Amino acid sequence: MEKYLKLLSESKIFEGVKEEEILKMLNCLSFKIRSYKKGEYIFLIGDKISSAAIVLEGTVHIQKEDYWGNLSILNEMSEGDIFGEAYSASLSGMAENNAVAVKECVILYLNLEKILTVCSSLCDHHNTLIKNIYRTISAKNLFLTQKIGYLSQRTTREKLFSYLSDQSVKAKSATFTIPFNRQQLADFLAVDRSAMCSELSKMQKDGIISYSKNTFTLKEI
Amino acid sequence: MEKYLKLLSESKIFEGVKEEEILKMLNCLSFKIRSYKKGEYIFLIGDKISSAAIVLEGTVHIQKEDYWGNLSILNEMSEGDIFGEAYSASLSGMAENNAVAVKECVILYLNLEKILTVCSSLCDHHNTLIKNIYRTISAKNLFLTQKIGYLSQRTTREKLFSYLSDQSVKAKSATFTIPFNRQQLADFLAVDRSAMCSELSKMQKDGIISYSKNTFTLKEI
DNA sequence: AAGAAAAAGTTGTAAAAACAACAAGAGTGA
DNA sequence: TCACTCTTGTTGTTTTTACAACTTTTTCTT
Repeated sequence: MEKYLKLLSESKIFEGVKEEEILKMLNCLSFKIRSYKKGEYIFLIGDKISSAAIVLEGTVHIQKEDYWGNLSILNEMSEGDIFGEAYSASLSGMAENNAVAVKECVILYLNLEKILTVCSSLCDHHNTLIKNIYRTISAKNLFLTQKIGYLSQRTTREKLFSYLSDQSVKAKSATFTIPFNRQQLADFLAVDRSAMCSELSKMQKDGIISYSKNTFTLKEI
Repeated sequence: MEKYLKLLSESKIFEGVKEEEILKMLNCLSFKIRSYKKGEYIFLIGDKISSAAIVLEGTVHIQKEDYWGNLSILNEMSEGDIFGEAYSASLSGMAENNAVAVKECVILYLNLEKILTVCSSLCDHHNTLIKNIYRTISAKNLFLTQKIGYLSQRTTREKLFSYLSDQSVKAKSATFTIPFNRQQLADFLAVDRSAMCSELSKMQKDGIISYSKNTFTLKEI
C-alpha cells in the first residue's frame, strides 16, 4: 500500500493532494489496487465494469479485434490516465473493448459515482479530486478527437503526416520520439504495417521526414 | 430566458433538477445563451475557449478541413451534448477544430471550472449537475471510441458495416434511420461519397443490407 | 558471443479507394 | 408546372492500399 501512495500522489488524478490526505480519501472511497503482467487482459469485451480504472504504472491498450482478426488499438493509456470510466457510467455497464497490459501494470480501481457524490465535506480535497478527474477525462476526449483527425485522413502518408505533425507540435521540436513500435503505430493509424513501412521510406526519400527507430524529424519543405 | 428554462430542464445536463432550481443555479454560475443560424460558425480553430458549450436546440458538427480542402466531421453534437469543454480545460485553451451549426441552434455556455468548484453547499443540486456532466462527457468518450472503431476498419464496406451494425444494435431493430445524408455519412466515415454510394449499392446487391434514403435494414446472412 | 527471436524494411501483385465526370431523382420555389 | 438546386447513384480511370512472401536489422537469451 505504502509503495503506491507515492505513485498516487504523482498521478494526475491526485495532483495537488498530499500523501496523508490521499490515504484519508481512499478510506472514504471504495478502492482496489491490482497489478498485471505484460500481455495480461485487464478486462474483456462484455465484462461488467463497475468502477473506473486508473493507470498508476505501465501502459494499457484499449483494443478490439474484428471477425477476421485485424487488431485495432483504439487508445493507449499511460500513467495517470483513466479508462473504463465510460462503461461504468453507461446503461449496459459492459466493456465494448478489450483492455490489455502492454507492460507490467499497476491499476487503481475507484468507484467514480461515489467520488462524484460529495460526502458532506468529509474530505477537503474531494473538490480537487473532482476537478482532476474532469480534466483527465477532458484530455482523453481531446486525444480521441485528435486520433479521429488522423484516421480521417485518406492516405497512409496523410495519416502519418498528421500524426507526426501533432507529435512535433506537442514536443515543441522538429525531432521527437513516439511511444509506438512500427506494428503499434500501424495498428494505431489503422493501416497495414508493411505498407506503412514502405510509405515511411518514401517520405524519407522525398525529404519530408527522416527517422531512425522511434525518433522522427520533420523536414522543412 | 423563460423559453429556455424548459429546454434546460429537459437537457441531460439538468436532468433531475426542477425549473425553479435551475434558475437559482444559473444565478450562482456564469452562463450565457446564444442562438446561431444554420451554417454559422460557433467557434473556429484557434479561438480562445473559456467555457463549455451545451446544445439546447439543434445540431452542431465538430469538423476540420485539411490543407487540400477535405472536410472531416469529427463529431456530431445534438441536444444535451457538451462540446468545447476539453479546450477550456486544456493548457492552450484554444479550439483545435471548427464548430458549425448544421441547423438553427441554441447554445448554453457555462463556466465548468466554476461548476466543479462546489460552492459551500449553496445549491443542493450542484452534485446532480456534476454527476450529469460526468455522465455526458463519459458518453461522449464512448461515442468517440466507437467512431474510432469504425474508422479503424480497412475497407469502406467494413466501415459501413460496423457503423450500421452499431446503429442497428442501438435501435434494437434490424431497421433504423441514421441522422446523416450520404455526404455527411461519407465525411463521418472519412471515405469518398461516390465510392461509398457504389459500395452501398454492392452491399444491397449482395443481400447484406437494403435501404431507401436514410432508412437501412440489415439482412440475415 | 552465437544463435534465436522479434522487429523493421522491401518488393510485386491483386484488390480497393479516390477521383472525376456525369446521369437520374427528389425537393423547392416562382 | 417548370426550372433550378440539391442529393444520390453510376461508371471508368488512376492512385493507393492490403496482402503475402521475403530479406535485413535489431534485440534478447543463454
